[in-house]
Amino acid sequence: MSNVTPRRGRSAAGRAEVRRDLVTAAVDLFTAQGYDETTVDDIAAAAGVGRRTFFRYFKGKEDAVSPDHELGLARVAEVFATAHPTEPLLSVVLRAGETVFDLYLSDPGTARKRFALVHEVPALRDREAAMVHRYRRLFTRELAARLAGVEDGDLRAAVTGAAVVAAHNQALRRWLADGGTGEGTEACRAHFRKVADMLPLEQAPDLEQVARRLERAARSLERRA
Amino acid sequence: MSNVTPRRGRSAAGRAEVRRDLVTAAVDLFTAQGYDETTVDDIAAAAGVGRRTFFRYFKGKEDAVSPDHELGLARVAEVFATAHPTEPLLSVVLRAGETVFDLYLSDPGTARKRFALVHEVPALRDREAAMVHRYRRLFTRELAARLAGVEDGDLRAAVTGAAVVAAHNQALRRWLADGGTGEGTEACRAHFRKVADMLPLEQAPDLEQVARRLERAARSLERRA
DNA sequence: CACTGTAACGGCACTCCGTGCCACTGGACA
DNA sequence: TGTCCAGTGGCACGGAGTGCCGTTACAGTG
Repeated sequence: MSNVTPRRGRSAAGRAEVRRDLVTAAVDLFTAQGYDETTVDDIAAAAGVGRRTFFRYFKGKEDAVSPDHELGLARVAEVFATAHPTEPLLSVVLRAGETVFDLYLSDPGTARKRFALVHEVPALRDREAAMVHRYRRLFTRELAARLAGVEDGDLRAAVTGAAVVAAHNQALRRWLADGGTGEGTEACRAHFRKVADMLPLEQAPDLEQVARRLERAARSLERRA
Repeated sequence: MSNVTPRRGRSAAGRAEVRRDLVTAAVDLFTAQGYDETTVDDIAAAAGVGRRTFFRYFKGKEDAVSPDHELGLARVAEVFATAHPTEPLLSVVLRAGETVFDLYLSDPGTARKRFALVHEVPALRDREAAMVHRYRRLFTRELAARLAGVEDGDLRAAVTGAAVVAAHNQALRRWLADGGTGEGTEACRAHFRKVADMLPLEQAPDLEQVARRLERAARSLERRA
């Protein structure tokens, strides 16, 4: 007695397609008629799926705009996890930041739309702040694990993590304000190097403590996954 | 035909009393039976008011836990607005941070309860992140206005603002983890001074640009109020 | 090709949040 | 005493998010 129209989404490729359609529909509708004026029914209908299906793809209405943050967090964690032990800490941090930047740069068009939306809609702004918070926590935790034994290591980790995330956001905003074209990666790298000059990370950590804290951090990450 | 029982809240003192009762009820109920398991009806009933009245005191369910952030933001803005022009910038920033710290310290007991709640409940954690974001934006904006003409002033403002807020949070967490008693203010000050040593703010700004940007920042703040 | 298991889908019903509306009430003030 | 009026609370409504369940497409097996 249920719907008989052909439906996508039964295969992995189909699911990815439905997901894309939902994101596009959400961004377009939010932009065209406003966030509060758009219901989840509208988005689902525009993507050709049922309202219930929308909530199988996203945790909530807000998630449909920027669904790639989990991926960004995973990439950052991967950079830290796979970094060579002898690579300078600041280099690892900057590489992790550039990884996130590249994620935004991969699709400048929708990045602009999302930026405008997140800038204007309070609910989306708050959600973005929560995501930034998670990035900052991740950076800080990884840094703290690697600064064990350094004087005021935790404080340096907190300051450095917050600074890197703030610099990343500022680079992103400037890149988008300047048109969001071309050499964003280079501008971002230059930006980050300036931040590096401002930060105090030169002291050598205590390697035994680093090993212990990295283990703890790994366990903590596993517990959350 | 409406309720005939005596009601508070008709005078300013009465309103403050109702507000306190709602906060206490919310914190206690959230702690006792969980955030999701507590409805706004429960909170309102526990405080002896109607559900509709709850939403006249708070924007939403999340606001009942930490209703003092607007006050904190206002105090920070006030510190910046009333600071003597010759006071070193870093000193102003640290005083602003300590002002917020004092706000938490004024009631250590509920600060502990709130901390535990915010730590565990995702919705409250996200809301806290959004508030931290607003603090960071305020610090960054005020710093940027006062760093006009300095090389990479905006970047320094973003880094310094983020660092100060991060250091503040870390000091707060440590203070609460250590029992949340006694000389929190002193520990916080020492903490902040260490951060000061890590940050680059020694260059002299261009005073004309500073004046222009302070005016702009003031207009921006007025527009939001 | 027929059969079966499984995973995704869509509809339905439900709870709760947040809001507009409105009748009521207690206090202030002329 | 009569008149405002700010605060109150009930009511109803729309929308978010969730549990449940019957249905459907597809994969795998014989």
